Amino acid sequence: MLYAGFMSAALPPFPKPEETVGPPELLRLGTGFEEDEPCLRADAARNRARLLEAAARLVAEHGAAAVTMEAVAAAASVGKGTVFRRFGDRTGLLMALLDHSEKKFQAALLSGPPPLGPGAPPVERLRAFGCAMLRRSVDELELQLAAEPSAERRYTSPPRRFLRGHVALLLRQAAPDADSELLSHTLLAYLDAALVHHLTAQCGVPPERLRDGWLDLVARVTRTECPD
Amino acid sequence: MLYAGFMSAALPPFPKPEETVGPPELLRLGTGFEEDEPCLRADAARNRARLLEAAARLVAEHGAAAVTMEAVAAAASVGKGTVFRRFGDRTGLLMALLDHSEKKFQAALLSGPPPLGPGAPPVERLRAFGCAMLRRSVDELELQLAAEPSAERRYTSPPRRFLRGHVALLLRQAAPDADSELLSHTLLAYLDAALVHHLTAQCGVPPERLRDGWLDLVARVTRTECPD
DNA sequence: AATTAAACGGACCTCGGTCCGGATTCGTAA
DNA sequence: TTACGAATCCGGACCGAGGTCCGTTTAATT
Repeated sequence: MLYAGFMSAALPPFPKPEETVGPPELLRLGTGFEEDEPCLRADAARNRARLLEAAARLVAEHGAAAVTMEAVAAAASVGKGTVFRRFGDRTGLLMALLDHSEKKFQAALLSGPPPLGPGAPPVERLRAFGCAMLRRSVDELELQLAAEPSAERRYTSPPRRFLRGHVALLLRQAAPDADSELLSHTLLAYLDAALVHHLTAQCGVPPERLRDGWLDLVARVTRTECPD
Repeated sequence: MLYAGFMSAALPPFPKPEETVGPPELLRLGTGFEEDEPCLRADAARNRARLLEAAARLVAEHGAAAVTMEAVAAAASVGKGTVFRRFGDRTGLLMALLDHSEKKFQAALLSGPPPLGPGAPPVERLRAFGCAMLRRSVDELELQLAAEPSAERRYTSPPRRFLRGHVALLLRQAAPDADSELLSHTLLAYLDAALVHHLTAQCGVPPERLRDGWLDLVARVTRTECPD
């Protein structure tokens, strides 16, 4: 899974949890998933699979809160240290559980059918992007919340960087005179899992209102009309 | 400090850390600081002061990361349980450290001189609000980051609710046709301490650019012109 | 002085995260 | 094919910090 850099602060424990070693590639705007399992040793790969399976089972049966590092290790018949070596920390494990859907989503953005994928006008793609994100948030809310990194790393996790880059790209076309970097952060914040959870679960805001809010936000930010 | 409800999930440990008992007041849009120390017993009040002083000293001397509950308790010559009874949890303690500046800021919004306080047109107040928040973030960045609540409570902490209410109020005037509730979340997200830290410290974005970004965001959201 | 509600304190628990001695795997060469 | 050495991985003991519990102490009240 690699997630190059997002857990780089945890150097001491182990050499490093699955690192990308490739060329600089500073501009390659990767998906955050390049070279996922570089070349794991047989037992390591086996244990990795076991751990993911065990973690997924725990989530399904007892909720994300039950995903304790020790519990996962035990359920996978593996030592606790192995879990940390493989995934770095709890957040890393949880994010690994989201990798599959993440990859699919990224693929849909990069090469899927319009309006989510390329081919539609930028503003339309932005609208579709937000709606898709909101749908995703509703589905995987629990995991997304549990997998949220600490404040320092929140904005540096590869998946997030990718999404931000995507939004910034669309924004550059849809609102050329804006600071698309900063504005992309703002737009993404509207789709934040924690916020969506707060609004829907705690405030009783219906999903349609959230969707309308997104469409209106996009319209205002791009200074276009809201198709309603 | 009361923070009614934001640490209500921690019921079992102690009766409750300083709760607000007053009337419903659902609509009173409080500042989040009503009735701060209801009527603490003498020893309790003394220990509370000691603890805050000790915590502040630790922050000043060794940074927010050194503010361990045990360390604070020891530095204040108090039992560990006392810290938790008084402040609920670590976040509560850290937020209490920010109370002073928080109150001052709220007062400035409610009754200070324009354009921050009442008297200026809403859009202008919004602009001033963002700039003030950004300044605040730069000053108290470390504490603000450390005091950030977990994802579930992030949007329910009284200070946050107040700020959101304030922005929503201004927004209702400046952009009457928008969903000011949702939009206020978006605007506030731009000023989030973690984001500001990421952009300035990790991305090297200069403060002026952040400020310009805010002014532009306000202009777009309210569909006005950017005064630049 | 007696009573009672509140506060105290520190032992205790859980869980994330670390460390390191020992076991496995894999490439290499006889 | 087997032997062997090095790199990698394993596992669970260990640590620190947040959070809890409950028997004891102390401040307010009458």
